Amino acid sequence: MSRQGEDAQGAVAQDEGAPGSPPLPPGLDLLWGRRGRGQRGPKPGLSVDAIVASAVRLADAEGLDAVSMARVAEQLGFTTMSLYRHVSSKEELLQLMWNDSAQGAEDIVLTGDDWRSRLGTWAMIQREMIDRHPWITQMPMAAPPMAPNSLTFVERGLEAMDDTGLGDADKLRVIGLISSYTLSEARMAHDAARAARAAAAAADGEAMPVWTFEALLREVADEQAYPRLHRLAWSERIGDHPAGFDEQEGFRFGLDRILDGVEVLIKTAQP
Amino acid sequence: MSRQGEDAQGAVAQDEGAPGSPPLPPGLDLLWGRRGRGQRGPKPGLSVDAIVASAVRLADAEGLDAVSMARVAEQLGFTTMSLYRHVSSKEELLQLMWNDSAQGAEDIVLTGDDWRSRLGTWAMIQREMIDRHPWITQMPMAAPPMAPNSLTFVERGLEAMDDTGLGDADKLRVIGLISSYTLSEARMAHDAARAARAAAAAADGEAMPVWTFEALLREVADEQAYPRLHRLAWSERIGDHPAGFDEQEGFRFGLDRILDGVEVLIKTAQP
DNA sequence: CTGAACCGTATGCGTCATAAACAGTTGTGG
DNA sequence: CCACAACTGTTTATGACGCATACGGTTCAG
Repeated sequence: MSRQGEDAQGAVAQDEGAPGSPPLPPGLDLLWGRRGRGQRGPKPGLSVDAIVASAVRLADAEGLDAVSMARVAEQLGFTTMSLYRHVSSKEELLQLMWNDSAQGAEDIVLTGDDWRSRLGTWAMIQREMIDRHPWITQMPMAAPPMAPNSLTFVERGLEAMDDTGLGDADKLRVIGLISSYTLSEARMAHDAARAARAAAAAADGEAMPVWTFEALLREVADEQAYPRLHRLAWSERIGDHPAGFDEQEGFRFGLDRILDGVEVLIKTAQP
Repeated sequence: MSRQGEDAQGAVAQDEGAPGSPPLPPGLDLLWGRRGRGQRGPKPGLSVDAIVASAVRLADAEGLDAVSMARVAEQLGFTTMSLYRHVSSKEELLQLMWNDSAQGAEDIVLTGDDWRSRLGTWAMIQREMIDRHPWITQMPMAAPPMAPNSLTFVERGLEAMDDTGLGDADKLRVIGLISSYTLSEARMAHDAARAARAAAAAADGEAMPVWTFEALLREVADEQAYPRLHRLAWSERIGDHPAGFDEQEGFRFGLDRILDGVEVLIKTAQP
């Protein structure tokens, strides 16, 4: 009873790149325009772009966990399985979202006379991009981002160091270092914010105090066992927090330390 | 119909800390020994320690995703719901796992005459701890780690900078910077390893090439659009990789840059 | 010795990703 | 021109997950 021209069960047209070039990982082939589109059949009422846009909207509003195939489809007025005609898996959808979030990385221009100010604003731009789409920090990053937009952004970062005399390899490592730090700081900040939001939502009526880092530390950091932390927890306040706890300032501090370190590298490399 | 002495539906005895101290976030009360245990009833055949140990074993072997209440219980020979008598939610279990993974942080001793070598080995120890339990990098970290073991480890980090003349706040920021970087690098490394393992498993028979970063870059980085990346992708090889791609070396490089930056801070602060 | 407090179990709900088979629509080759 | 292949979205089903709820058995305090 089985038909002979059975559906290609995975759906989604296969790639058709130059012979000899093996298929790219999921999502990337599409991103780099290497996936064909047939002619026959009805006009699609659904498109990859629409799906990605819908998913991003969901993630922006409710976090990455809210992005399920079911909810994305529902938001578009289609059934869950219809998405699989355009996207081969959820993983691929996530890849596409990631690339989409880096939109705008193409047109950035780094002004500034010295590499340090250029690289500094490069990092701040990266941080702002993440802050605009905090769910990025929840993404499982199988590989370094390889989407066109991301690559452009990295290229800009390398460009910022053109006049440093550093080797290519070192430049790439510096980019990696800064990105690593930026992503990590953003992740912590947004995880904390998410947790605070969740706690506030859970303790709707009343009860359940919201714990800040400092408050917890004061509660728990015994003077005997943790003398230094104890001192920190009970130190003078600057503004709202004891010194050393503010996030904004914390990020900038770390970034400046890293740039100092890069400066040392540059100076020793080229005396 | 309804009993009056209904079960406390959440199970798990409530805390009984000093009056005036509100209940700690899930998991922490248990960690800091602030949760009571009743007397009546049968001797428990199950314990929090056993549950955590089982969960950690699972995570070590198959990653954090393999840790489900069902599988943990199964491994112990109990039913899924039995776990909830000892642990209030999966989130709490994860907290307990996190603390457990930091076991051994208590006894580390940082030898070395200068702050730099001490702080360096502190960072390397942290990295090794993560490498021993790679699932740590997959954990949703609501707040900075507040478990006893983690606090001890932070205290050791602060201690390493005792003779730097830095202010307490700056010391804490340095600790944050290094931890942030270490965690992020470890995360990328293990995500990549996981992905590679998954890809290898999926492409069991044959087909499906495994893409390395460099290979992908060569495939995709056009010379016109990405001249610097193109040059990097096709640069000389050092050992297995083109320069700048090795993970081990990459981590150490970044760490050294950061320590350079800290050194600058110390020197300018105390002339 | 009785009942409250405690232990582990059984059952079920809602949600998730996705496999498989199918029905409707359209361009194209004979 | 028209049958069929290629393409569209839909239906239905599967096995996992976290956890709420209700329950029967155990043990110790009064």
